[in-house]
Order: sequence, then C-alpha cells, then structure tokens
Amino acid sequence: MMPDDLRRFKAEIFHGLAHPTRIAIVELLRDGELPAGSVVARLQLEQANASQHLAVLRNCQIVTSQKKANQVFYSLRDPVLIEVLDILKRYFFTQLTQTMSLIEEIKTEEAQNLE
Amino acid sequence: MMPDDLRRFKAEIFHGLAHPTRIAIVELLRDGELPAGSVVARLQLEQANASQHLAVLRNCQIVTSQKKANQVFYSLRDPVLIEVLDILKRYFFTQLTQTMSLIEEIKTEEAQNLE
DNA sequence: TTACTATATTCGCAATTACGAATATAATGA
DNA sequence: TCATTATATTCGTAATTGCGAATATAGTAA
Repeated sequence: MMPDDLRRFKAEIFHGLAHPTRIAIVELLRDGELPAGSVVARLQLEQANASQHLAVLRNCQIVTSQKKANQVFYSLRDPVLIEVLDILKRYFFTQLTQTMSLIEEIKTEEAQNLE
Repeated sequence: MMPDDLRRFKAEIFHGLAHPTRIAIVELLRDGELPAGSVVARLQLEQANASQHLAVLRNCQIVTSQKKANQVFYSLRDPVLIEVLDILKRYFFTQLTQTMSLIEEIKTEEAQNLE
C-alpha cells in the first residue's frame, strides 16, 4: 500500500464533502436513512441536482443506497464523518472568535489613534 | 449567522484538502513551519504547481504564510486539521478491512459452489 | 547595476464541475 | 396496458480546476 493511496482516498472523501449541498445531505442523513425524495423535499433542491449530488456521494463511498420498491434509501456509510463535520464546526467558531477579537483590536487602535 | 455560512466554510476547507498533493503539503507542515522551497523539494513538485497548491491552501485559510527575506514560510493555521486527517486514516483502514473481509467471503462462497 | 535566487501569478490547454432542463429507466397502480 | 411516481442519467452551458511553461515580482549578492 502506497502512502499515495491513502492520500487519494482522503482527497476523494474531501472532494465529496466540498460542496455545501452535499454537506447538508450528510447532515440530514446523520439521523438515519432517508429516501431520495425526502432529501429533495427537505433541502428544497431540484430533483436532478439532488440526484447528481447523491451520485457524487455514492461514488466516493460516503453514502450507501438501497432500493426498496420504487424508492431509493440513502444512509451514511460510516458515522465517522459526522465527527469530522463536528470538528470543523469547532474550527469555524474558533476562527470566528479570533476574527471578532481582531476586529475589536483594530477598532480600539483606531479609537486611540484619534486621541 | 446562517447555517449555510458554516456549510460554506466547511466546504471550503474540504475543497482545500480535496487533492492528494495538498494533503501531502499539510502532512509535511504537521511537524512545523517550512519554506516554500522545501515543500517543492521534499514533495518533488514543479515549483509553479506547488505555488498554486499553496495558494489554494492560503486562500481557504488552511495555512498561513510569512515572508522572511526572500523566503516564504508556511505553517498550518490550526493543528485541528491533523485530527481530521487522522480520523480519515482510521476510516480508510476500516473500509480496507471490510473490503478484504468481503473478498474472503466471496472466495469462500465460490469454493463452496465448486463442491 | 546586473545576476541570481525564491516564489507568486498568468497563460494555454484539456478535463471536470455544477446547474436546470430534458430525457431515460424502474416500479407501482388503475 | 397505460398513467403515474420515483429517481437516475444526459444535455447544454458556463465556470472552475490542475498541469507545466512562461512570465512577473521581490529580495539578496556580486
């Protein structure tokens, strides 16, 4: 096994998640299996667009699909990705906090420069 | 703050990581700051290509850069992303193990079908 | 000042992505 | 069998991506 295989795998997963709509789909599936139609309705997507995004998620092994009658049910292949999303949520709020602190600092400096 | 802001943020980070070369760069920076030239040499990249990948990482706030004389040093903005990479490593090996088990199963079934 | 080193940016090219509309395919119901 | 529902795939289009080559920009040394 080459280190590059692992990197390629990771890059594939990251690519699958590199779109807000696909993140929203994964978040939706966090609570369990859903039919494609529900994904369309709950995220208010064009059917074709949802289907394309679901295909991306299928192809990079983030979700699994199961046909039941005329419906296709989607679920997360592994809940570990939720952990990844939660880590990034933390990161986002850290960055946000730091940005706001920086803005406050700049404001303070400018106020002092006016004195 | 809209939920979509968070998703867009996440998608941006995932996009930054959605290429094996950029993952390799992040892994390299795990151990600390490096000049761009070292990234080029250690990963054996074309200079221009490395620079483009570094620009992507800069633009999505994964790395920070600092100019010192005629060199630019890069470092990870936050080590949390290493955690993300490590989680995906686990995931990869889980999937690999499951795939191998499946192959074994299929082999066993085929051997039985020959009896 | 010119030459060299370091690295960012642009260029040209081909491939890929994302969207909505259109179409194809599969399953169910009347 | 035809009509309807469900959803995947293709199409057309514009935008984006990734590569190496070429070029631009910045800093240092001679």
